[in-house]
Amino acid sequence: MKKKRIFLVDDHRMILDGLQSLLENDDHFETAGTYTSAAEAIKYIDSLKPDFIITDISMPGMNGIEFTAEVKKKYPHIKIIALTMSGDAGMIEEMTAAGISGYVLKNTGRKELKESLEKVSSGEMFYSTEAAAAMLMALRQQKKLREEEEKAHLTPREKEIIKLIAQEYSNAMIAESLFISERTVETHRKNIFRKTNTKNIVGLIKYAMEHKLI
Amino acid sequence: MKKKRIFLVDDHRMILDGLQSLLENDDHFETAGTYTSAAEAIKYIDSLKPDFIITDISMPGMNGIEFTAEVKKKYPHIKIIALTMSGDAGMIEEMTAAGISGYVLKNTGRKELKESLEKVSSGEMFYSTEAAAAMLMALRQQKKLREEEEKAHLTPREKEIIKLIAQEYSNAMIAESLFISERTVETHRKNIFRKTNTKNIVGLIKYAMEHKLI
DNA sequence: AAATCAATACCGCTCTGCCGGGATTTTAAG
DNA sequence: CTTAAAATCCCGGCAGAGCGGTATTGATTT
Repeated sequence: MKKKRIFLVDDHRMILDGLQSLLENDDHFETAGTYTSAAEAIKYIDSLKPDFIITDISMPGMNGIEFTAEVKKKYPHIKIIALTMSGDAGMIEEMTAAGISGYVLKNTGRKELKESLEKVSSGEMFYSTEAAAAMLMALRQQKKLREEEEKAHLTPREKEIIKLIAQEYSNAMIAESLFISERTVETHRKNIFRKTNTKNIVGLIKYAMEHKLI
Repeated sequence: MKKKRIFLVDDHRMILDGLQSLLENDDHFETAGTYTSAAEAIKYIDSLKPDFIITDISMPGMNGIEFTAEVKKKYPHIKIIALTMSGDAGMIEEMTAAGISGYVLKNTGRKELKESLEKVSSGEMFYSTEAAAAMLMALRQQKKLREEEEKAHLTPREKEIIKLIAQEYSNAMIAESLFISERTVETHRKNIFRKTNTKNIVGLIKYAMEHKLI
């Protein structure tokens, strides 16, 4: 029976070697290539014809999400499994949207790796228990922040004011730099505090950092 | 000629497998054990008698620095090489103080790994080029921050005030929670601003975050 | 055309924080 | 015991920020 061919992609060579050793002497799967960059992996798809790709997400140059989108565009039949650390979970939406079929952690063992390949083979999504839990948590947090921000509905000008506040500008300095009245700055600040449910500068700075406004 | 024995320690199994595969079929070095925790590795030192340990630094439970200090205490002859990502470079002083003899990045190849083992064998320190550069930069930054903080010389009470400021307490609230006068809080704040060379709350919050006071 | 939104500006006032000084008491170090 | 440092507290004054409101104008949407 012909073994399914797998590409392994990760910027850390040791991860590649570790993955490769997990797949050694397997009856159903074999490593068709190992690459330390997504761009390099793409070059060999036509000639080596992998059925699966197991890829890191955070990589220099083309990251795992861009890579997945690129691969799925030309080779929609190739199944892609994301190799994640719990910290990557924040990108779950982007990964799923890009077309990834499974998520395993870098700590995964041979058994779970095989299980992920088999499930993905038959068209199912696969999440390792830990990966799923971490991702769900990150997803909730991200959604909450976005809801808060939409609810706040800060206008472009208000966001600009926040940036200048974060750069330690006083009201007078903000007014001068934006060519508006200090009274206008006061009103903007008032509205900003109300919309963000903060009551002082410390709270606002925290809000802005959480919502990546600065 | 008897091969030098090496312990490999990293919380990611794939890194361990990758390292192991780099050392396979080597004439001078062999893997004596692979462990996903420092505590586990320590258990087998007496029985398996490694000459070297290659260890990650950021690990759950006992980290690489504590591990190194612990090992060096009982087995000062064992040479220890730190396996780092560039992000770990901030701990270089602690690592060196603990007794680590070499630093390689997780991207290192067989050739450089062997070179590090050989150099460390003969009593020299080893730094991979990238590891050295990253560490130097981190060291400089860390030193700068520490100088700033020593120069500032914030007293314990002042640091406490800063924490409460960061938690959005007003002067009155700080006074109430610390059972001191509001005027006292004002004086503390005045001194804090002067010592940290900041002039407003935003600047102070930034300073405090940089110096990990909050 | 009307309604809505964003941006602008203002009012009179209060509150908070800051400033530049001074002082005493308690604790820790020499 | 002496000295130094830390912590505490106060003064009078001032500047900046905030508060709760109102209003106008231009652009956009319905």
